[in-house]
Amino acid sequence: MGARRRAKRGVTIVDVAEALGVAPSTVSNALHDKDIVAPRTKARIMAMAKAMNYEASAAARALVTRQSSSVGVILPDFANPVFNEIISGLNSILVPAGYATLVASTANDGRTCKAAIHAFVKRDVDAIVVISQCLDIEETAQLAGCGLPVVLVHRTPADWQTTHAPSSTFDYVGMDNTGGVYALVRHLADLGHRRIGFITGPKQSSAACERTRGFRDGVAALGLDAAPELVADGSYDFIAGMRGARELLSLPQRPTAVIAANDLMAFGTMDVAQQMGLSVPKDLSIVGVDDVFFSAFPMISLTTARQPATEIGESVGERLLERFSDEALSPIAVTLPVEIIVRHSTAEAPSRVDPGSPLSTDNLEAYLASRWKPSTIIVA
Amino acid sequence: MGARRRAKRGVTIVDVAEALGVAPSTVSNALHDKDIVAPRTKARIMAMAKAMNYEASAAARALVTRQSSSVGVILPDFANPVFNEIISGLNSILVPAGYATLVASTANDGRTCKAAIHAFVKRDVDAIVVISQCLDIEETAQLAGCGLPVVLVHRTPADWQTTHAPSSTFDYVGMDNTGGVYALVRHLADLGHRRIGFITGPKQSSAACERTRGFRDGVAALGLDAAPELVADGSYDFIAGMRGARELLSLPQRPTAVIAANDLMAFGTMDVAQQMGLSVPKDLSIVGVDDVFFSAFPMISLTTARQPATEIGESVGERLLERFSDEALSPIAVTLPVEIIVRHSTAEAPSRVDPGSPLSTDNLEAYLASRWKPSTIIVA
DNA sequence: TTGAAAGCGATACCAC
DNA sequence: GTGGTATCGCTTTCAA
Repeated sequence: MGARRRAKRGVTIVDVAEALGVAPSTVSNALHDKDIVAPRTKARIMAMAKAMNYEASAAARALVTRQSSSVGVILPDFANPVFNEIISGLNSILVPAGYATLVASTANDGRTCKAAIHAFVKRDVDAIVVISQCLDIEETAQLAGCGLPVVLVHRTPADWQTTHAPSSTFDYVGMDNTGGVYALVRHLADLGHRRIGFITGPKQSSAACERTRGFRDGVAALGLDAAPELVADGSYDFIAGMRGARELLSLPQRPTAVIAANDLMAFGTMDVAQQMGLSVPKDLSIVGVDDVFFSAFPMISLTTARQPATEIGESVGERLLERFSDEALSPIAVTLPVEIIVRHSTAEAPSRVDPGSPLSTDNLEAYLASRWKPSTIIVA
Repeated sequence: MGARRRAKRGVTIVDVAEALGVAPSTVSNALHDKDIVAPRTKARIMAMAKAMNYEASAAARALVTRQSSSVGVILPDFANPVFNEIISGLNSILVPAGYATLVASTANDGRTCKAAIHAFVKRDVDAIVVISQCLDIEETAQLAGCGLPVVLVHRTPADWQTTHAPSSTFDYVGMDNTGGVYALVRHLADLGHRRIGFITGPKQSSAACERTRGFRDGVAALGLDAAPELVADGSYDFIAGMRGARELLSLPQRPTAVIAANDLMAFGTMDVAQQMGLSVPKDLSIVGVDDVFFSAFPMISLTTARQPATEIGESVGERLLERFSDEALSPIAVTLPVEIIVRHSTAEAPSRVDPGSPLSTDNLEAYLASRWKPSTIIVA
């Protein structure tokens, strides 16, 4: 039935103390390098501890200090590689400092998310990092109520605050979405594009809104065509990109460039362009935001604004370390700069705008879905 | 300096006991649903615990039971999305059972890997899952020495054993690499291909060797062209795919189909084919193994043998749960079946074999590297 | 069936 | 500086 008792027994602090004829408390102090211990004693203890291969028990320490030296990370889903990069950056800071990372996915579901927070709190994590679009009032309250340091990634506390909590002491780490897209607009304007389309991310995401704002700001500042039909609603996935692209490219006077709020939608746009017989970048320039792994592929070679994912993770890690050593810190917001990576999906605006061949399919949704389906699955 | 003491104080088991006027041990027993407790008492305790919002302290429990209800996962790197899928599957089993997952990356480095194992053991993880190509003798010994259940993913214990450890009690979970590639060969043979090229994975990986064997077995069994020059050495990355493809497609009599040992190399092959003016799948069929996210993209639409990553994770989780309830279990090896996903990168063999235009570049390496480089990086 | 008490291993406080 | 010892919250004998 129940799990068998583990036989393993390690060397305890008492063992070390007895071996040396000193008190456990002295050993503890020495191991923590407290100045109160005499240098000679400290040296003896250190040596003996090493010789006996002493390892402090994380559980015992956690019980008394109420700190587990671990932080919980909540992701919306495991599928998006960009979260890995963030965790990688986070770990690069936290692991050397003796912390471990617990990960959980919300699967974009409130209940799962709440359960994850719950599980983390129960395990006495020292902090919670949230990279999730789907926290609601309840989860926010739960998070605020547990009294732990919380860092929000890609979601501004302001957004959070106005949407949900009356006041929040959460830290924020994100990227310069507005500036990134603005720079993208300028890049295209420099290439002579005057009529640029934009496919937005989901409206509930503050980061997506910032990207849209960067577009509008750029268009206004550079005096480009600001026709409202040049902004299409999207939602960060490939299909949304296809849908948005189809809308924009079917316009009576189609844009000569399209900015998608993320790379995935830019890929969708590429696909539609190709189907309409538009060659990229000769007939149409396409750019995205994020710089996912595949954007660098020669066959894709997408111009994009790079999300500094690793740096975001590192920044979160550093901030956490700060908070651990000084709990009184007031919340901060870190906005990391982005780089524009110019590849081969952008070029000078065409002198003559070829409308392209209209998409033949009537039932777009079914058509889009069918483009994903393999024709056969053979069970080997 | 040091971390401030956390003020938080939760409801303890003693609190619940006092509120009811019973003994802590009875509460403990009731909460564990032990039959020894009278049904009425049990009900009262359960109710009160819920009412008081009681949460067991993981640390206290871990201290006495020597089990932390957590498992450590070691990945080679955080970049590969397939590992996420595995973790996702693992969590879907482990989290409902009350376990948490700790992740660490070896960054393909022995020292980091050792440190990760060490950190896990110190934290009393109940098991370690290793998804890593880079464990060496030392790490293996370390792993075997800590007396914890260990599950190897994508690396057979046999391989492990002959290469490193004299004996191993590790479980293994992987996929049917041989059968998958065999099925791929048959699929191509059914389409009329007789001369098929293969780009291998890294030779030190047992999984890669199995894939190569699947190819050779298929070619032999189906009586296809078994010329040795049809097998090119690769290493699982895009550049290796390009290199291998260039080698195979420059053959005096080029193959009409190429199987790459993974999808990334298949993408590299697509890229080279395109540059040589070969149209896929009309002139050349291309297949991979893994079915990464991008393989499903309409613009790629790669025929491939799907790696059952989620299922692998689930299988690992289930196995772990089994071992937790019965430590005496002898090690097992689970090989999960693969599916062949037929998309649009494969078609009937061409009746006439167009050699394609030879790649113009002399210095292939420099050329390959340059294909990746963005022309400009603009710091916004 | 329930209760009392002894740890688990480390920390922290207070004497000495 | 160092040594005793209570304590963290839970599980687990062993008695009643």
